[in-house]
Amino acid sequence: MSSNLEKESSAGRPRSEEAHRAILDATLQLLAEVGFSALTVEGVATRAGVGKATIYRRWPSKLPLVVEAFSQLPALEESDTGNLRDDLKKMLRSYLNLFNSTPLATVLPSLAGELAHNPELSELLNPVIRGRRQPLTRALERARDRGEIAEGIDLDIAADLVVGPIAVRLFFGGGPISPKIVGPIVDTALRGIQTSAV
Amino acid sequence: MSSNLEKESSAGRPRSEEAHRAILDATLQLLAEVGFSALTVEGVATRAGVGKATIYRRWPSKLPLVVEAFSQLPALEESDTGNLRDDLKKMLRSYLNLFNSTPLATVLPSLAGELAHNPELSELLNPVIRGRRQPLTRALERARDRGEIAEGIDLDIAADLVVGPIAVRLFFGGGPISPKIVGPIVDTALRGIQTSAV
DNA sequence: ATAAGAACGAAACGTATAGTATCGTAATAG
DNA sequence: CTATTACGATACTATACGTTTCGTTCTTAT
Repeated sequence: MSSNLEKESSAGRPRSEEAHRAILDATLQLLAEVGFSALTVEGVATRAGVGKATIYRRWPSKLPLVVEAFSQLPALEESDTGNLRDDLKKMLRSYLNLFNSTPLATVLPSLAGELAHNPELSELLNPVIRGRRQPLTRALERARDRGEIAEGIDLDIAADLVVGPIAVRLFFGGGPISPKIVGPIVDTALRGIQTSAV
Repeated sequence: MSSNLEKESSAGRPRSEEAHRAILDATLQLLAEVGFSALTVEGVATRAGVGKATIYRRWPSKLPLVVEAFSQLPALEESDTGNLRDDLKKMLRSYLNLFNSTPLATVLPSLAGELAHNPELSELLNPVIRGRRQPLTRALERARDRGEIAEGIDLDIAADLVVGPIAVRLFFGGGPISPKIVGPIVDTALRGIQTSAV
């Protein structure tokens, strides 16, 4: 039971690593192009240049396939400069850059829209999504320990305040998101909207 | 050409207002239950208790049907108390209440997820969505004119800062959103996260 | 060498469901 | 009362999904 999970049979053709990667890549591409509902195993097979049986041999359905493909996308990159403002800007900027180099920007809304109707996907994907925010949470906790956070601030709300504007633009903005907005967003979130005189 | 668009034929059975409403209601229900992609005209017809032809007689495809159904959902309710903090809390609280009394909470993520892949829907729906935020924009503009907004604050970012946390919870939170979080969100956004000493 | 075993890509199969067209019936205007 | 239009129901046709089957290719062990 505790032996190697990968190699169990002594003979026969081994599974192709190349096909594995091609399948996951094709899944991400199609997820970005057509969304979760319109994604079909047949489409993935064609795009990846493999037979459908090759996919069903590894994943029982498109659901775990999508979850594994999404899990391979890069997450927030940790930053610990000793200063909250710099940490936030650094993390958000590098994350926004991923929107250009990966299908993240289209995959995220697509999956989010599906979560509401698909409890099974929700159950599999929510832990993954939650884990990806940890670098942000940790940066805020470090700032709190350094005394950088004002009294009575809920860290969850603080995190949502920083991420929220980007999420709104991602979901409803339509166009690409410039990394230039990170500065104003973080500055505004840290300082507040109101005049200090109020 | 410039005559009445509604009544053009002098004889024959008039279109049923009841069927019209039933179709739009069924569309919203199904949109919330199964999402945009899985929504079918056939399903809407069954749920509404009408024939498919009755739907196709009025809308050429499910796309404009969905747009019209969504447009009927209530928008942000204007508030002008003379104080930004009160306006924001009032508007957001009443909007969150709509999440319980309408399918808004599930329809919004569902449509947002589709916008990324469906340019046609995007074109039809984005103006509608933008229009729904106007009460928020106007409240911020009034506050700016009263001098309540700090120097150098971008009003778009300010708006996103207030709406963002709710959007994040709506899309990724899973569960229901308590109106109790409106207070902390607005207070944090107005005052800022950081200690004033920094 | 060679036989056995497993995975490979391609393609055939059966099913489900979409959108369209057609039916007899019901409701309104002249 | 007759003409006209909308109504709900249903039959039709085509597409395309997930599943399974097929001959072939690759790897290991004898």
